[in-house]
Formats: sequence, C-alpha cells, structure tokens
Amino acid sequence: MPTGTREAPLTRHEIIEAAMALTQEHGLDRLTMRSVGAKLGVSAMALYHHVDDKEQLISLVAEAVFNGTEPLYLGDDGWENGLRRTLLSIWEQMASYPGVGAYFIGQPLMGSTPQGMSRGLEFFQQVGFSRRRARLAWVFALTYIHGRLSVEARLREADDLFMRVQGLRSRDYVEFGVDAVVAGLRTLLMESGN
Amino acid sequence: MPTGTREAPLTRHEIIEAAMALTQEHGLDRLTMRSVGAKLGVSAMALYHHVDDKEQLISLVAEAVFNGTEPLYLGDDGWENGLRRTLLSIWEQMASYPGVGAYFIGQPLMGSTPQGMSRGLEFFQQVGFSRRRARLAWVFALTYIHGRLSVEARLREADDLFMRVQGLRSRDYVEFGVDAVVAGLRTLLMESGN
DNA sequence: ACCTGAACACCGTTCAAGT
DNA sequence: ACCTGAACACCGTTCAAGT
Repeated sequence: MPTGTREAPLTRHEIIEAAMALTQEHGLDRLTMRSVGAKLGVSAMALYHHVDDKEQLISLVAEAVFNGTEPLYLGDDGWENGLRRTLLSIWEQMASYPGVGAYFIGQPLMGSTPQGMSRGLEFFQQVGFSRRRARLAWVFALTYIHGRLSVEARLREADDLFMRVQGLRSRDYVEFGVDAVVAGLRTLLMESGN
Repeated sequence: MPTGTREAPLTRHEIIEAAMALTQEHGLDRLTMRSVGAKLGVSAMALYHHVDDKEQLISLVAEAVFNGTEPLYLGDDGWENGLRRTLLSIWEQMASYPGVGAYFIGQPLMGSTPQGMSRGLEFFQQVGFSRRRARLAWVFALTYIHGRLSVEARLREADDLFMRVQGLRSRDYVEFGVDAVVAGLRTLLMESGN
C-alpha cells in the first residue's frame, strides 16, 4: 500500500487527501488511522503530529467534501428551483463519499458551517418563512438529503441488485424525494400564517 | 453490573431484553457483547450459544423495537392522518432507543419487515399512486423519519442545550417534518399523472 | 448443552525512544 | 520537529477446556 518512500515531511493536506481517497474507495466506516498511514507510507502514529485524533481527521474530510457543494442561493427562477439545485448538488457531491452523509446527520449543525446554516435561514426567511419556521424548513431539507445519503452508504453496488428489481435506482429515489421536500415546504409556506 | 447469580440457563429472550435496556440507556453505538454479558452476570462468550453474532443481536433488538410501532393503515379520516399517525408512532417508539433509527436507515428494507414494506406499497397504491411511485413515496417517508431519528441519536441531552437556544425542541422538528412529508406527497399525488 | 478463560486479530491512542 | 515501535485499553470472536 505504501506509495513509495517519503522525501518531504508529511502535511495535513496530504493526510486529508489520502483519507478522502480511502473514503471514496471503502467508505468512512472502514477508514482507519493505520490505513491512512499505510497509504502514505508512514506509520499510523505519524498522523498524530498533524492531526489531533481520528475524530478531527474525519471532520476535516467531511468539511472538504461539503465545500464542493453548491451553496444555497435565491436565483431568479424561483426559490423552489434554487433549493432543488442545492439539494441535488449536495447529493451528487457526497454520494461518492459513502458515510459522510451519515456522519453529518449526527452533527449539531448537520455538517453545514455556521455560515452555511445562517445562509439557509436567510434563504427561507426571504422566501417568506418566519425566523423560527425558516430553521425548521432548512433542517427538514438537510435531514432528508443526509438521510437519503445514509441509506445509500451501505448499498452501493447493491444499487444494481436489490434496487433494480423494481426498476428503481438511487437517482430516482433522490429526485422523487427532493421534489416531495420542495412541494411540502411550498405547501406549508402557503397554508399557514408563515 | 451483574444482577445476581444465575439459576436457570440463559435464554435468547433474556439477552434481547438486556440489550434493549442497555440501548435505551447508552445508545446502540455503545452496546458491546461484554456489556450485555455483564448485565446478565455472564461472560460475553456465553451469548454466542444463543445468538450468532453481534449483528444478529442488533437486528433482533431493532426488530423488537420496531414491533412496537403502529402499522400503516388507511383509517376513515383520510390517508394523510393515517400516514402522520404512523410516522409519529415510529418516532415516539424509537426515539427512546438511540441509534436504532440510524441502524434501520442502512438496512435494505429500512427496517420494516417484507410485510411492512408491502403494506406500505398497498397503502400508497390505494391512495392513488402507481406501483412504482408508491414505493418511492413510502421509502421517502421512511427515509425522513429515520433520518430525523439519526439526527437525534447523538443529541439527546443536547436537546436541552443547543436546540433550546432557538426555542425549538425535537418534537417541533419532527412535527414540522412529518407535516412537510405529508404535504409533499399530497402535492405530488395531485400534480402528476398518478 | 451450556458456560468460562485465555487467546487472536483488530481498533485508537500513549509514550519512550530515536533522528 | 518529526517519526517509529512497543505497549495499553478496548473491541468481536475462536477455541480448548471444563461441568
């Protein structure tokens, strides 16, 4: 597994990249400090000079993955399309890193940075939700999309076996789900006093 | 931790109950074979005479928890209320077993038995969805509710700290979410050609 | 048949030691 | 400062041995 002998000292960036590659291959569940070390041709303990512990390494990986997603913004084709785009972008970006969605779902802010969270609140307030319900709406949408990613984390190649029986693939589930999320929020927005 | 000396031989039922109690206390993540053994005053290895392995024990615990939920049925107060009741029942039953929702979300049928799954398909077909979209609808609803339970698995007492900041508690999130799920499905049902 | 204790193959992590 | 190797405290699980 070592990719050759090292010349330059290890960097945190290098470690994160190796961990990301391993996550794409085997999923976050199977990521071990020893495997990251091996991938870099270094002992597992060497990592501890650049990273506090495994938990921090995972959060760095997750952050890097999330940074590739399209931020939530209000385009001129309606908030429904903006939300749909953002949720599908999160899904597309994270689907190739099995387990990251499941990791985020257990985090306080669901993986979005504080800025990402408040950006979501702004978005839904601009749309017409109260501050309180804007939060409920954004958390609802994130819960669904990360939930869907959690479902897929353990399936992967099973996508072709089990799911195909019904002629349905992951993409069908997500698209239906995102449509339902958007439609549900639109209805709640119209029905009640915000 | 041992609850006294054993007289009768261990039973599978007893093991499941001990595991359920430990799950309620500390969550599924912290459940170990050694802790279950200790709770029963028995070595960890004794369990293996009644249970294949830890995976099977977890699935038995999860099944027992799920059996306490209200099955999905079409009442005479509209399918929306039936669905809402079922989802809230799943949440109420499973919220006190942290980690079980997160476990289910990774299972092929999302934790429902084959019968539970086909009951869901029937439900949504009776309501007017095509066979294909009935499946999408039921999986969508289960994905959300298990996703919500996954969110809560790691919070628990944080419910009183972090979440309360906004004056929002778990119950508020779930009720909003279930409303949105129901509203979204209703809209999709009306809008498209099935 | 049922249970135990030692042991094995993994983890994450600590620590003394090397350069 | 950076890295290593042995070691520790956990896992799940196997296996020989006891009753």
